[in-house]
Amino acid sequence: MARWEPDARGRLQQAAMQLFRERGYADVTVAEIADRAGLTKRTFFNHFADKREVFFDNGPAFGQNVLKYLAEADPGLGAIDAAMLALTRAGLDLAPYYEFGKARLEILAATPELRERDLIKTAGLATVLAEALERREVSSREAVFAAQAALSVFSAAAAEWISHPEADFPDLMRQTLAELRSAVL
Amino acid sequence: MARWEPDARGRLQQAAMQLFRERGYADVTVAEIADRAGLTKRTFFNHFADKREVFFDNGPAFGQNVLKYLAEADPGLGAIDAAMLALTRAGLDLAPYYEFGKARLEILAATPELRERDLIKTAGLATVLAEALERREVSSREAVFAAQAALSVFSAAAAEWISHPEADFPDLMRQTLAELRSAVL
DNA sequence: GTCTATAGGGCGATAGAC
DNA sequence: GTCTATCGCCCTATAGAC
Repeated sequence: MARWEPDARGRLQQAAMQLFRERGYADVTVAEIADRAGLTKRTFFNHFADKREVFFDNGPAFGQNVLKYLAEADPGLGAIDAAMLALTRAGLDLAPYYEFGKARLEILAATPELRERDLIKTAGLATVLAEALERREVSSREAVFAAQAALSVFSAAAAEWISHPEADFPDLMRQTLAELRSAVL
Repeated sequence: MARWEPDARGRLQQAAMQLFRERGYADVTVAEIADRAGLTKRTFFNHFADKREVFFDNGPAFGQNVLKYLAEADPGLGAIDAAMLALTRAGLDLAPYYEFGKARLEILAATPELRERDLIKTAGLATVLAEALERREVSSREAVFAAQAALSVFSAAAAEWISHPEADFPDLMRQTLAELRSAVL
């Protein structure tokens, strides 16, 4: 290398997403990703703990945004309402990345290996969300259930939003929460 | 004397659980598991698609039982009540395996790799449970939410039961559902 | 049952940034 | 000079192909 190109991490992420879309996750090797980014396999593993991580570490920091919006939410709001508010706002921030998000979901749906990783990332988000909710007046148990329920609602509403991009996302979130409530009563 | 000992699969499972308890999942190789079972690495992969599967394929068939009990449940019951009933009965069936279940949970908690696989197994159970609930009068959305909520309740109640084995599990399930309801209202 | 590709990582050398 | 990112070499284990 004559000179270091900047943003090795970003280049690896871009190369990886390109290749995954071209040939699917399983048929792409780490060496190929590194090659396309003008780097080596060894450097890839300096940036990402394993091959799956490169798929998740890009895009906007959804989890950060959720926590930020939650901290801003009216302290008088109950746990479920605060969680819904934070997830709704964080979801709206994703609108500019519609195409990217759709491609991401397609790869995810086709790759059990990545679905596993996605589930544990979501579970991690549920945990930190619950911990943040606990700093309100609620019990640990209530915080966990509120966080899980709100994330279930978000997941369903986001899927709906992707197939109906013209819909109002906050409306979808409200309607979906109503459906969850009626399902558990 | 038979040319090979019977129940190769069971021996592999037992050997694996022993080794995982002794040294942790990550430090155990497939070759070691096969060795202890008196078999070869090749035979291991003949029985299990990957190293993680040997951890999940043993013990009682919880998912089968859930579906069986659901099929037996009064058709007049709502989705959430039917799911709760089925999970409660399937949970009671686990009582004889208390020690085994506790050891399993300890390994699970210590091994992210296995937690990932556990999450996708649970998600799969949520899906088939929802499909079964749909055969009642409910919408697809309601079936999914009822299945997820019931599994959340089960997970919390089962954890409670493990730390208080003298408690009445059906009671724990009822109380925990009440907590979930109050958390989402 | 053997043979091979790939994931993942330890270690040390080196090249560039400061 | 120091500090850090990249790289080259080599190894093990998983997993699948032949």
